Amino acid sequence: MAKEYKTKSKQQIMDYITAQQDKHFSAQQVYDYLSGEKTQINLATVYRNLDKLAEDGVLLRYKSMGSNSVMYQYAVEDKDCHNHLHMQCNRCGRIIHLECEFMHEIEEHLMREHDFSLVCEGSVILGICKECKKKEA
Amino acid sequence: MAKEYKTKSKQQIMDYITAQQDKHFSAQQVYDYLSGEKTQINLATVYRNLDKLAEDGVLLRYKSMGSNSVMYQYAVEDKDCHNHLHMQCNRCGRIIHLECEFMHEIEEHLMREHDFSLVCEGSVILGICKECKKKEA
DNA sequence: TCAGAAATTGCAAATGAATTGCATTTTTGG
DNA sequence: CCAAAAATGCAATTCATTTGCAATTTCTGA
Repeated sequence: MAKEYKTKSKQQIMDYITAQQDKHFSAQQVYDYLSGEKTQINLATVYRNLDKLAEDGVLLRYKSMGSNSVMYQYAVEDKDCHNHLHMQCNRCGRIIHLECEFMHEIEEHLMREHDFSLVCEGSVILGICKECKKKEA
Repeated sequence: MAKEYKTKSKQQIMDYITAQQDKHFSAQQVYDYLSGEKTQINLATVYRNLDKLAEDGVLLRYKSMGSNSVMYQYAVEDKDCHNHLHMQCNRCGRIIHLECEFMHEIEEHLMREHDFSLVCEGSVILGICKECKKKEA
Protein backbone atom coordinates (compact mmCIF):
# COMPACT_ATOMS: atom_id res chain seq x y z
CA MET A 1 0.00 0.00 0.00
CA ALA A 2 1.12 3.52 -0.72
CA LYS A 3 2.73 5.33 2.08
CA GLU A 4 2.07 9.03 2.43
CA TYR A 5 4.65 11.64 3.12
CA LYS A 6 3.73 14.83 4.87
CA THR A 7 4.77 17.73 2.71
CA LYS A 8 4.50 21.47 2.83
CA SER A 9 2.27 21.47 -0.24
CA LYS A 10 -0.20 19.09 1.32
CA GLN A 11 -0.26 21.10 4.49
CA GLN A 12 -0.91 24.34 2.66
CA ILE A 13 -3.66 22.78 0.63
CA MET A 14 -5.31 21.22 3.66
CA ASP A 15 -5.19 24.54 5.46
CA TYR A 16 -6.90 26.19 2.56
CA ILE A 17 -9.64 23.64 2.02
CA THR A 18 -10.55 23.18 5.64
CA ALA A 19 -10.96 26.93 5.87
CA GLN A 20 -13.45 26.84 3.01
CA GLN A 21 -15.98 24.57 4.70
CA ASP A 22 -19.22 25.07 2.85
CA LYS A 23 -17.62 26.82 -0.08
CA HIS A 24 -16.50 25.20 -3.29
CA PHE A 25 -13.38 25.94 -5.26
CA SER A 26 -11.37 24.93 -8.29
CA ALA A 27 -7.77 23.78 -8.48
CA GLN A 28 -6.90 27.13 -10.00
CA GLN A 29 -8.40 28.99 -7.07
CA VAL A 30 -6.39 26.96 -4.61
CA TYR A 31 -3.31 27.64 -6.67
CA ASP A 32 -3.98 31.37 -6.89
CA TYR A 33 -4.50 31.60 -3.18
CA LEU A 34 -1.37 29.68 -2.34
CA SER A 35 0.79 31.55 -4.81
CA GLY A 36 1.24 34.55 -2.62
CA GLU A 37 4.53 36.27 -2.07
CA LYS A 38 5.56 34.03 0.78
CA THR A 39 4.40 30.65 -0.42
CA GLN A 40 5.13 28.90 -3.65
CA ILE A 41 3.41 25.92 -5.18
CA ASN A 42 2.93 24.32 -8.56
CA LEU A 43 -0.42 23.98 -10.27
CA ALA A 44 0.23 20.33 -11.14
CA THR A 45 0.87 19.66 -7.48
CA VAL A 46 -2.44 21.23 -6.60
CA TYR A 47 -4.22 19.05 -9.13
CA ARG A 48 -2.51 15.92 -7.92
CA ASN A 49 -3.30 16.61 -4.31
CA LEU A 50 -6.90 17.63 -4.81
CA ASP A 51 -7.58 14.54 -6.86
CA LYS A 52 -6.07 12.32 -4.23
CA LEU A 53 -8.07 14.00 -1.52
CA ALA A 54 -11.22 13.46 -3.57
CA GLU A 55 -10.39 9.80 -3.97
CA ASP A 56 -9.91 9.56 -0.25
CA GLY A 57 -13.30 11.11 0.32
CA VAL A 58 -11.93 14.23 1.93
CA LEU A 59 -13.25 16.35 -0.91
CA LEU A 60 -16.33 16.19 -3.06
CA ARG A 61 -15.47 16.54 -6.72
CA TYR A 62 -17.96 17.52 -9.38
CA LYS A 63 -18.59 19.27 -12.65
CA SER A 64 -21.43 21.63 -13.28
CA MET A 65 -22.52 23.89 -16.08
CA GLY A 66 -21.79 26.91 -13.94
CA SER A 67 -18.04 26.53 -14.19
CA ASN A 68 -15.70 25.27 -16.85
CA SER A 69 -13.48 23.60 -14.33
CA VAL A 70 -13.94 20.76 -11.91
CA MET A 71 -15.04 22.00 -8.52
CA TYR A 72 -14.17 20.61 -5.13
CA GLN A 73 -15.72 21.02 -1.74
CA TYR A 74 -14.59 19.96 1.66
CA ALA A 75 -16.50 16.90 2.78
CA VAL A 76 -16.91 17.09 6.50
CA GLU A 77 -15.11 14.13 7.96
CA ASP A 78 -17.78 12.30 9.85
CA LYS A 79 -20.13 12.62 6.94
CA ASP A 80 -20.79 9.67 4.67
CA CYS A 81 -21.93 11.22 1.43
CA HIS A 82 -23.07 7.91 -0.01
CA ASN A 83 -26.42 8.13 1.68
CA HIS A 84 -27.82 11.48 0.79
CA LEU A 85 -28.33 13.83 -2.09
CA HIS A 86 -26.63 17.15 -2.40
CA MET A 87 -28.22 20.47 -3.07
CA GLN A 88 -26.10 23.05 -4.75
CA CYS A 89 -26.96 26.72 -4.73
CA ASN A 90 -26.97 28.27 -8.16
CA ARG A 91 -25.96 31.60 -6.69
CA CYS A 92 -23.21 30.95 -4.18
CA GLY A 93 -22.24 27.45 -5.29
CA ARG A 94 -22.42 26.04 -1.81
CA ILE A 95 -23.29 22.41 -1.42
CA ILE A 96 -25.77 21.39 1.22
CA HIS A 97 -26.15 17.82 2.36
CA LEU A 98 -29.73 16.61 2.28
CA GLU A 99 -29.53 14.64 5.46
CA CYS A 100 -32.98 13.89 6.76
CA GLU A 101 -35.43 11.03 6.85
CA PHE A 102 -37.00 12.28 3.67
CA MET A 103 -33.98 10.91 1.82
CA HIS A 104 -35.33 7.43 2.49
CA GLU A 105 -38.61 8.35 0.92
CA ILE A 106 -36.93 9.65 -2.19
CA GLU A 107 -34.73 6.64 -2.50
CA GLU A 108 -37.60 4.26 -1.93
CA HIS A 109 -39.86 6.04 -4.37
CA LEU A 110 -37.24 5.95 -7.11
CA MET A 111 -36.70 2.28 -6.47
CA ARG A 112 -40.30 1.20 -6.19
CA GLU A 113 -41.95 3.37 -8.80
CA HIS A 114 -39.15 3.80 -11.29
CA ASP A 115 -36.92 0.82 -10.63
CA PHE A 116 -34.05 3.27 -10.39
CA SER A 117 -31.25 2.60 -7.90
CA LEU A 118 -30.12 5.95 -6.65
CA VAL A 119 -26.40 6.54 -6.37
CA CYS A 120 -25.94 9.51 -4.10
CA GLU A 121 -22.34 10.24 -4.83
CA GLY A 122 -22.23 12.93 -7.47
CA SER A 123 -25.98 13.44 -7.43
CA VAL A 124 -26.47 17.15 -7.18
CA ILE A 125 -29.72 18.99 -7.48
CA LEU A 126 -29.69 22.71 -8.06
CA GLY A 127 -31.59 25.58 -6.60
CA ILE A 128 -31.34 28.68 -4.47
CA CYS A 129 -30.31 28.35 -0.86
CA LYS A 130 -31.81 29.98 2.19
CA GLU A 131 -29.05 32.52 2.64
CA CYS A 132 -29.06 33.67 -0.95
CA LYS A 133 -32.81 34.10 -0.90
CA LYS A 134 -32.48 36.26 2.17
CA LYS A 135 -29.86 38.40 0.52
CA GLU A 136 -32.02 38.97 -2.50
CA ALA A 137 -35.14 39.88 -0.55
CA MET B 1 -33.45 39.39 -34.58
CA ALA B 2 -31.29 36.76 -36.19
CA LYS B 3 -32.74 35.04 -39.18
CA GLU B 4 -32.06 31.36 -39.63
CA TYR B 5 -30.99 29.72 -42.81
CA LYS B 6 -31.84 26.12 -43.51
CA THR B 7 -28.65 24.27 -44.30
CA LYS B 8 -27.66 20.74 -45.05
CA SER B 9 -25.60 20.59 -41.86
CA LYS B 10 -28.54 21.56 -39.71
CA GLN B 11 -30.72 19.03 -41.41
CA GLN B 12 -28.23 16.23 -40.92
CA ILE B 13 -27.79 17.10 -37.28
CA MET B 14 -31.50 17.29 -36.65
CA ASP B 15 -31.98 13.93 -38.29
CA TYR B 16 -29.36 12.44 -36.03
CA ILE B 17 -30.57 13.88 -32.77
CA THR B 18 -34.23 13.19 -33.28
CA ALA B 19 -33.32 9.57 -33.92
CA GLN B 20 -31.54 9.41 -30.57
CA GLN B 21 -34.57 10.15 -28.38
CA ASP B 22 -33.67 8.90 -24.92
CA LYS B 23 -30.01 8.56 -25.69
CA HIS B 24 -27.35 11.12 -24.99
CA PHE B 25 -24.41 12.04 -27.16
CA SER B 26 -21.43 14.34 -27.45
CA ALA B 27 -20.54 16.69 -30.26
CA GLN B 28 -17.81 14.29 -31.24
CA GLN B 29 -20.26 11.42 -31.56
CA VAL B 30 -22.52 13.45 -33.80
CA TYR B 31 -19.51 14.37 -35.87
CA ASP B 32 -18.30 10.80 -36.13
CA TYR B 33 -21.69 9.58 -37.20
CA LEU B 34 -22.12 12.25 -39.82
CA SER B 35 -18.64 11.86 -41.20
CA GLY B 36 -19.44 8.83 -43.24
CA GLU B 37 -18.42 8.30 -46.82
CA LYS B 38 -21.38 10.12 -48.26
CA THR B 39 -21.76 13.02 -45.92
CA GLN B 40 -19.22 15.54 -44.82
CA ILE B 41 -19.38 17.97 -41.95
CA ASN B 42 -17.02 19.99 -39.80
CA LEU B 43 -16.64 19.50 -36.07
CA ALA B 44 -16.87 23.22 -35.40
CA THR B 45 -20.15 23.28 -37.25
CA VAL B 46 -21.46 20.49 -35.08
CA TYR B 47 -20.47 22.38 -31.96
CA ARG B 48 -22.05 25.57 -33.18
CA ASN B 49 -25.29 23.89 -34.09
CA LEU B 50 -25.63 21.79 -30.97
CA ASP B 51 -25.05 24.79 -28.78
CA LYS B 52 -27.65 26.78 -30.61
CA LEU B 53 -30.13 23.95 -30.33
CA ALA B 54 -29.45 23.76 -26.61
CA GLU B 55 -30.08 27.47 -26.27
CA ASP B 56 -33.33 27.04 -28.11
CA GLY B 57 -34.34 24.29 -25.72
CA VAL B 58 -34.32 21.59 -28.35
CA LEU B 59 -31.49 19.83 -26.56
CA LEU B 60 -30.58 19.32 -22.94
CA ARG B 61 -26.94 20.12 -22.34
CA TYR B 62 -25.01 18.95 -19.33
CA LYS B 63 -21.73 17.84 -17.88
CA SER B 64 -21.25 14.84 -15.71
CA MET B 65 -18.34 13.04 -14.12
CA GLY B 66 -18.93 10.11 -16.40
CA SER B 67 -17.66 11.87 -19.51
CA ASN B 68 -15.06 14.47 -20.19
CA SER B 69 -17.16 16.16 -22.79
CA VAL B 70 -20.42 18.02 -22.69
CA MET B 71 -23.35 15.74 -23.36
CA TYR B 72 -26.56 16.55 -25.15
CA GLN B 73 -29.90 14.86 -25.21
CA TYR B 74 -32.94 15.48 -27.30
CA ALA B 75 -35.54 17.31 -25.27
CA VAL B 76 -38.90 16.03 -26.36
CA GLU B 77 -40.85 18.99 -27.60
CA ASP B 78 -43.95 18.88 -25.48
CA LYS B 79 -41.90 18.28 -22.40
CA ASP B 80 -41.23 21.16 -20.05
CA CYS B 81 -38.11 20.17 -18.18
CA HIS B 82 -38.46 23.00 -15.72
CA ASN B 83 -40.79 21.02 -13.53
CA HIS B 84 -39.08 17.77 -12.86
CA LEU B 85 -35.78 16.27 -11.89
CA HIS B 86 -33.73 14.11 -14.16
CA MET B 87 -32.30 10.74 -13.38
CA GLN B 88 -29.22 9.72 -15.26
CA CYS B 89 -28.06 6.16 -15.48
CA ASN B 90 -24.44 5.72 -14.53
CA ARG B 91 -24.15 2.80 -16.91
CA CYS B 92 -25.85 3.76 -20.13
CA GLY B 93 -25.99 7.51 -19.59
CA ARG B 94 -29.63 7.76 -20.48
CA ILE B 95 -31.62 10.53 -18.89
CA ILE B 96 -35.02 9.75 -17.50
CA HIS B 97 -37.53 12.44 -16.67
CA LEU B 98 -38.93 12.12 -13.17
CA GLU B 99 -42.42 13.09 -14.07
CA CYS B 100 -44.82 12.04 -11.36
CA GLU B 101 -46.69 13.54 -8.47
CA PHE B 102 -43.85 12.68 -6.16
CA MET B 103 -41.94 15.59 -7.69
CA HIS B 104 -44.26 17.92 -5.84
CA GLU B 105 -43.43 16.23 -2.58
CA ILE B 106 -39.74 16.59 -3.18
CA GLU B 107 -40.03 20.19 -4.18
CA GLU B 108 -42.25 20.99 -1.24
CA HIS B 109 -40.05 19.20 1.24
CA LEU B 110 -36.95 21.05 0.05
CA MET B 111 -38.79 24.32 0.30
CA ARG B 112 -40.48 23.79 3.65
CA GLU B 113 -37.81 21.92 5.54
CA HIS B 114 -34.67 23.32 3.95
CA ASP B 115 -35.79 26.64 2.55
CA PHE B 116 -34.24 25.54 -0.72
CA SER B 117 -35.91 26.56 -3.98
CA LEU B 118 -35.36 23.73 -6.39
CA VAL B 119 -34.36 24.61 -9.92
CA CYS B 120 -35.06 21.58 -12.04
CA GLU B 121 -33.12 22.53 -15.08
CA GLY B 122 -29.72 20.90 -14.84
CA SER B 123 -30.61 18.96 -11.71
CA VAL B 124 -29.51 15.44 -12.41
CA ILE B 125 -29.43 12.62 -9.91
CA LEU B 126 -27.47 9.52 -10.71
CA GLY B 127 -28.13 5.84 -10.38
CA ILE B 128 -28.74 2.66 -12.29
CA CYS B 129 -31.74 2.39 -14.54
CA LYS B 130 -34.19 -0.45 -14.87
CA GLU B 131 -32.82 -1.74 -18.14
CA CYS B 132 -29.22 -1.79 -17.01
CA LYS B 133 -30.15 -3.65 -13.86
CA LYS B 134 -31.89 -6.26 -15.96
CA LYS B 135 -28.87 -6.67 -18.17
CA GLU B 136 -26.59 -7.19 -15.22
CA ALA B 137 -28.81 -9.72 -13.53
C1' DT C 1 -34.01 35.81 -62.11
C1' DC C 2 -30.14 37.80 -60.08
C1' DA C 3 -27.26 40.69 -57.10
C1' DG C 4 -26.15 41.64 -52.72
C1' DA C 5 -26.81 41.16 -47.79
C1' DA C 6 -26.86 37.99 -44.10
C1' DA C 7 -25.98 33.65 -42.22
C1' DT C 8 -23.28 29.61 -42.16
C1' DT C 9 -19.48 26.79 -42.96
C1' DG C 10 -14.67 25.00 -43.22
C1' DC C 11 -10.29 25.31 -41.76
C1' DA C 12 -6.64 26.27 -39.02
C1' DA C 13 -5.09 28.47 -35.12
C1' DA C 14 -5.94 29.53 -30.39
C1' DT C 15 -7.55 28.63 -25.81
C1' DG C 16 -7.71 26.57 -21.47
C1' DA C 17 -8.26 22.90 -18.15
C1' DA C 18 -6.13 18.86 -16.92
C1' DT C 19 -2.51 15.25 -17.32
C1' DT C 20 1.96 13.27 -17.82
C1' DG C 21 7.07 12.15 -18.22
C1' DC C 22 11.00 12.86 -16.08
C1' DA C 23 14.69 14.85 -13.49
C1' DT C 24 15.13 16.83 -8.97
C1' DT C 25 13.97 17.36 -4.26
C1' DT C 26 11.86 16.01 0.02
C1' DT C 27 10.42 12.76 3.43
C1' DT C 28 10.90 8.85 6.14
C1' DG C 29 12.61 4.58 8.32
C1' DG C 30 16.50 2.16 9.65
C1' DC D 1 23.38 9.96 7.90
C1' DC D 2 21.76 7.03 3.93
C1' DA D 3 19.18 4.98 0.65
C1' DA D 4 14.25 4.10 -1.25
C1' DA D 5 9.94 5.78 -1.73
C1' DA D 6 7.07 9.58 -2.47
C1' DA D 7 6.21 14.09 -3.94
C1' DT D 8 7.28 18.14 -6.52
C1' DG D 9 8.45 21.38 -10.35
C1' DC D 10 8.61 22.16 -14.93
C1' DA D 11 7.76 21.72 -19.53
C1' DA D 12 5.50 19.43 -22.89
C1' DT D 13 1.24 17.21 -24.16
C1' DT D 14 -3.48 16.05 -24.61
C1' DC D 15 -8.01 16.92 -25.65
C1' DA D 16 -12.45 19.36 -25.77
C1' DT D 17 -14.06 23.52 -27.19
C1' DT D 18 -13.86 28.13 -29.26
C1' DT D 19 -12.71 31.65 -32.47
C1' DG D 20 -11.11 34.56 -36.51
C1' DC D 21 -11.60 34.86 -41.05
C1' DA D 22 -12.15 33.89 -45.78
C1' DA D 23 -15.09 31.22 -48.73
C1' DT D 24 -19.61 29.41 -49.46
C1' DT D 25 -24.50 29.04 -49.10
C1' DT D 26 -29.09 30.81 -48.32
C1' DC D 27 -32.45 34.06 -48.82
C1' DT D 28 -34.79 38.31 -50.24
C1' DG D 29 -36.37 41.93 -52.77
C1' DA D 30 -35.72 44.74 -56.82
